[in-house]
Amino acid sequence: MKAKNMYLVNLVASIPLFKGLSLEHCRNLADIVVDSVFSRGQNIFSEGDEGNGFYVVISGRVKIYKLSPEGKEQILHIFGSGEPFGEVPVFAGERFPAHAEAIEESRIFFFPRDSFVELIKKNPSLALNMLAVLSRRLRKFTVLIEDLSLKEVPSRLSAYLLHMSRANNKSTDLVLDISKGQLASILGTIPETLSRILKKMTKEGLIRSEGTRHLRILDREGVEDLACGARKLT
Amino acid sequence: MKAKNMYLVNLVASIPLFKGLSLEHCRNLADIVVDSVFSRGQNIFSEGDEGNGFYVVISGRVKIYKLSPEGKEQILHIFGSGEPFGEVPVFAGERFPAHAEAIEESRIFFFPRDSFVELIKKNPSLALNMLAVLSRRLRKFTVLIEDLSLKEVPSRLSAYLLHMSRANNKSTDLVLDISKGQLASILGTIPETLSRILKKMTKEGLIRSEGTRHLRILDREGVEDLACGARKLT
DNA sequence: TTCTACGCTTGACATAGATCAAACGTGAAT
DNA sequence: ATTCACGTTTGATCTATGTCAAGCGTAGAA
Repeated sequence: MKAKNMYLVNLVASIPLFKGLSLEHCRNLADIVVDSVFSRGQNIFSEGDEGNGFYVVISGRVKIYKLSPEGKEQILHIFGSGEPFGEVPVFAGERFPAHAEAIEESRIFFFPRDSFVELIKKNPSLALNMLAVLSRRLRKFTVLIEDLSLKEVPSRLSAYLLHMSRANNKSTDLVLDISKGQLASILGTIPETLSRILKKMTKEGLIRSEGTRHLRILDREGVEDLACGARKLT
Repeated sequence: MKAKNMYLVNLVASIPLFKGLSLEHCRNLADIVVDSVFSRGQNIFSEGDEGNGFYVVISGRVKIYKLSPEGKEQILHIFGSGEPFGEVPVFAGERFPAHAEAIEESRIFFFPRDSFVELIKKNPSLALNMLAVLSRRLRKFTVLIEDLSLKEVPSRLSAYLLHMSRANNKSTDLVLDISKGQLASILGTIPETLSRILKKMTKEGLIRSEGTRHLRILDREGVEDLACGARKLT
């Protein structure tokens, strides 16, 4: 029992959001945490559900998304280990503004709202951490809105590829960690359109496809021009 | 001198974000606040500028917007009296993710970052207020992203009109507080498209235009259907 | 190995909405 | 009252992207 607790406390303490929290506070958190595992494709919460707390991904990955009446999906985020999600209702009241689903087997911690708010009241650094999380998310949304409203799909795709490349220390060799269908949904489009654009980019010598989830950037500058709108696909 | 200070303190204390703060803390804030007036059309900050603090609208209105390379504008927010803006860089570091401009003569308070962060560390309720502000903004962005990605312009316009109506205790008589060009930019489109859609809605008996900034909802249910995608304009 | 399912690709087509250009109104300034 | 500028409207046209339908490939199940 004690061993299990210590293990939980360590897991809690390793969450970036809780960086700087005292051991005691981590213990308190570990006491109230709800630890569960979701399988691939399993729903975690739906838009409109009441939010009585928030979640943190311990392992696996979770997508946050919106659905149109006709069933088209727009992915807002994909969160991995250590990232919190579903915090909006904790502070703004009301309900979840989007859906959450595990895209692979995922272990998720749930923290009930009230105890968490108590903790924030006592811990300015926790408050600042949370403010930073929300601010970064706002920044990200700002970019997404800009993309959706002001840019075309080839630009968004190019920006995404460059982003991937940067995350992989600028390697020109990219491995997609999601399906192309999901990528389409992140970019705010549909698989058919994505496929066509990838084909055009290949034809123009910008990239080369090397297997279903593997591609190589051949002309980085060209892709950059595409990303910023300085170049167009013919 | 003292009178002027007291006047400032009262203004500061009346900002919703600072609700619940002690008089002393409001005094501290009043000591560090920078009070300025921007004229209609004047830039407050630009995307990419360094953010060393955040702002609050005291009077007037401010638009936060993004610009495409070709000059198309997407309005993210329009803020009025009492509303804070430009907080993202305070907590997430880095720079402003968008532009801010006064759309009418506006009085703006500026609060430097460091003193404000100090204050947050001492005031859990201020932290919670700020968390609520950011959370509400995230929720709003979620809706905007959904609209831009998953809905068509007539739906967004209808939703906007219903929202206006709700804000006006469900009156069917609406007065736009912004130009149609600005409204187009809020909806993520251009004046021409907005004009055409307004015309169609008029032709279908959903609304009637009564002067340039005044319109009436004739068929509320029809507009609601349009907003949720259950009906289409022919 | 063969079968099956699902993700991906491709083609033909439809359409919402952007662009370009021009005319129109209206309100503010002279 | 007249002028001017700017917001708005309108029409003609263009294009990016969505829709529908069919075919393809591959990975995993049987």
